[in-house]
Amino acid sequence: VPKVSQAHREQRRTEILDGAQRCFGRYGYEGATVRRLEQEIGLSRGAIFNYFPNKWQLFLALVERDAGQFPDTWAEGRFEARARALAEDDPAWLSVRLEFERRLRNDPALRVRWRRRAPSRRPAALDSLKRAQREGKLRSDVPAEALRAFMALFLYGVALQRVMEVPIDLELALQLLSDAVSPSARSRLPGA
Amino acid sequence: VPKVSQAHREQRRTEILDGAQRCFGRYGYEGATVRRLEQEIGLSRGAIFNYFPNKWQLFLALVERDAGQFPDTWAEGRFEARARALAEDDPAWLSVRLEFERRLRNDPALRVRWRRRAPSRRPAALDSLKRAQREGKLRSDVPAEALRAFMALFLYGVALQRVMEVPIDLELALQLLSDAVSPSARSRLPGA
Amino acid sequence: VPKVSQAHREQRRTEILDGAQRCFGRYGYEGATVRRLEQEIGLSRGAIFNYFPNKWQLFLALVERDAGQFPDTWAEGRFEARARALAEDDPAWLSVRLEFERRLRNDPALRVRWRRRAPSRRPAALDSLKRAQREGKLRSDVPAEALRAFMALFLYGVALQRVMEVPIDLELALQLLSDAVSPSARSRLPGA
Amino acid sequence: VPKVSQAHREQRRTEILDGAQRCFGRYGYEGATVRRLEQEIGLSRGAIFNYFPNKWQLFLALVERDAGQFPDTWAEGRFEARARALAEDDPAWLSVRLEFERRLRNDPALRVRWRRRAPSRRPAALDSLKRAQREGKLRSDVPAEALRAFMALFLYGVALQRVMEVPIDLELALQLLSDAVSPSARSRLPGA
DNA sequence: ACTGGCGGGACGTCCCGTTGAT
DNA sequence: ATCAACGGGACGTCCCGCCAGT
Repeated sequence: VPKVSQAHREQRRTEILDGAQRCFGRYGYEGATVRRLEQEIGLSRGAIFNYFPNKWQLFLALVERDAGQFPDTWAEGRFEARARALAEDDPAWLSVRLEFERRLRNDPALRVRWRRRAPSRRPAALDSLKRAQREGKLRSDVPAEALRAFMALFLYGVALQRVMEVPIDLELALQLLSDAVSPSARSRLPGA
Repeated sequence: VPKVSQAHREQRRTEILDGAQRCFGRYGYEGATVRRLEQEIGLSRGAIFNYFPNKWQLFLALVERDAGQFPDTWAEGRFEARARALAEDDPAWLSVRLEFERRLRNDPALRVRWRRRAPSRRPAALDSLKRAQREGKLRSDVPAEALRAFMALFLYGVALQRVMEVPIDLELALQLLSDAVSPSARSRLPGA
Repeated sequence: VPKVSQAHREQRRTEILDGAQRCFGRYGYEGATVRRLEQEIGLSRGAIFNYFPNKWQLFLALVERDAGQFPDTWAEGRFEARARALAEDDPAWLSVRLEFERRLRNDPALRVRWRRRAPSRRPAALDSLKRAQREGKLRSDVPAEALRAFMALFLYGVALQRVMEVPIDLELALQLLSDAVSPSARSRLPGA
Repeated sequence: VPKVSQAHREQRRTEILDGAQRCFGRYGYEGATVRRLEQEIGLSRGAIFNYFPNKWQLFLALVERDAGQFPDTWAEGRFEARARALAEDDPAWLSVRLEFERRLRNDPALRVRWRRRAPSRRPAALDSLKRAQREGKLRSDVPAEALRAFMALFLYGVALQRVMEVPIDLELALQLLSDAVSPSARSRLPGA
């Protein structure tokens, strides 16, 4: 007979992930000691490691949970909302993710495990942009992929500026971005 | 009397900083143990701590040395070259800097010490852009600050994509950026 | 009113002791973690600690139960059977006992508690041997105590060789032992 | 340039092994915590783990060093001296060895590694006994191997009685042993 | 100038036993 | 009666920095 309900377990798991997010975001992976995690989460080692086998798996579960937050995966038509959210969100999750990326870069084994279970959502985003091109909402003189990459790059820039606390007028920036991707924009670079 | 010349000391210092950069970039601050630093630098503890009082001061010296590399400080007219360099450089230095930024966010004392000695080079960049506006090389219907912020954001995006190993066609992206900031661009957002 | 019969409780207690014996024998006291005990016994912490207040008391109960197995306590006339049993038994119980002996050696308080409740069965064995001497089944030119000590030493040797997995032809050894203690044996050491 | 002489290193290593022997003998492998080892050895972790990579390797080195102490390896003609030494030595080394044997029993990988590098000295002992048989110093009606096994068993018995603090008159026991193995002894077991 | 033996602090992990829930 | 969530102590390991030695 289980001691607590399944719902309680799920909620506890979420509590732990939330606290871990704050802690990893603030101190980094190594800096978020188990004692600090205990304090931030509000539970003891006994509890935390009852839900996750060890610190690294907790970190991994967190990264996995937040993977959907990342720029290259945005819902259709929600681009500007996504940008505004990025500019205002707690930048902790990005710190966590960046730390994880560093490990990906230096641990080939981790890399293959990760690539295997985390398919890019790029294709879906691309389809959405191609439709917008057909409907005349986006310029068609460059490949949809270029538009996608540019918009993603914009989001990355917003996220990093947020992390580095660079102040920015996001509305003006969105307007300039719009000028780059709207139908009447025409390249005037050498050769145009 | 020093046993070796001042030049030799300087060179040693540089060697140490170079090795430390690789090591911190690969493993992060906490992960770059003194043992790993010794190995990467090729000198022993005693030597390293003869040039820097401790690991943290070594890290700080490194961040200070590389501060000039950061996007919001670019030489006039070299924007595209800077973007290309960012897209190809070893992203280790950015990892180092990001780790440092996290500490800045969470250590107020460090923050004030840092802000004191690291003046932003934003004003200089802004002047350069205003001149370009007057010469008709950049659009004048938005404040120079908006252009600067947008271009900086672009660089941040390039840097972060580099760190996260997102592949990108930089030339196409630069072309789209140009469309956003060139004189003939006009905002066509709703209401325009 | 107890939910289960007294017989059931006794059986459970025995199950727990049996599993604990295997576990302590295989891993030693410290190595036999509560988790391993749970697994080997097939019950959870709650059940085990319902029968024994803690791990140490469980260990003690086990040692007490198995005390009768030890060489210096053998039934009259069953010497050879005892030797054969020692040579074939699971040596786990000896490991357990040896670990306990080490604690006895180093914990004076434990020592007095133990000595108090575990009377040696040596006198009984001695009487049995004296009778055999009178009946001419054992040599009488040495004290019965010497014969007892020698035979005990033999059993100890068998037990230890079993633990250390030293192969031995027990029947030949018993034959040689017989030659040492039989009536016609006469010492031929230098001077005899 | 090494900081200390080779001789100093060797001596330190011996100091550490000696202290570890006392500590492991008294508390067992698990009970000999690193803190207790530090105290018994008189050096800190930093020092100890500068000579041995970890606790287990320290334990292994100790077992290896003391392997020669074990009963089945005795110098020719020194049997009685060996028995007397066993009866009087600090029994700690035997505790250590017994703990090691338990691990050998339960860790097949360790077992093969150990068997590989620790050849038995049994054959040498056997040759010595065969010579004694030819010279009429030992009975010849049983195989030399049986004599060797019996004498080894005797030593094992002495060792285990020492560990368990069973008092014994060793001289009388040696006399009885002599009667078992001397030339004029003749088996009177059934069939003789 | 440079090395590395060494002290002692702190980490992640695992462990034991309590207790509330079933 | 039995289970498992949980608290908090202690373990082996590794780390940083000091300083004696070359």
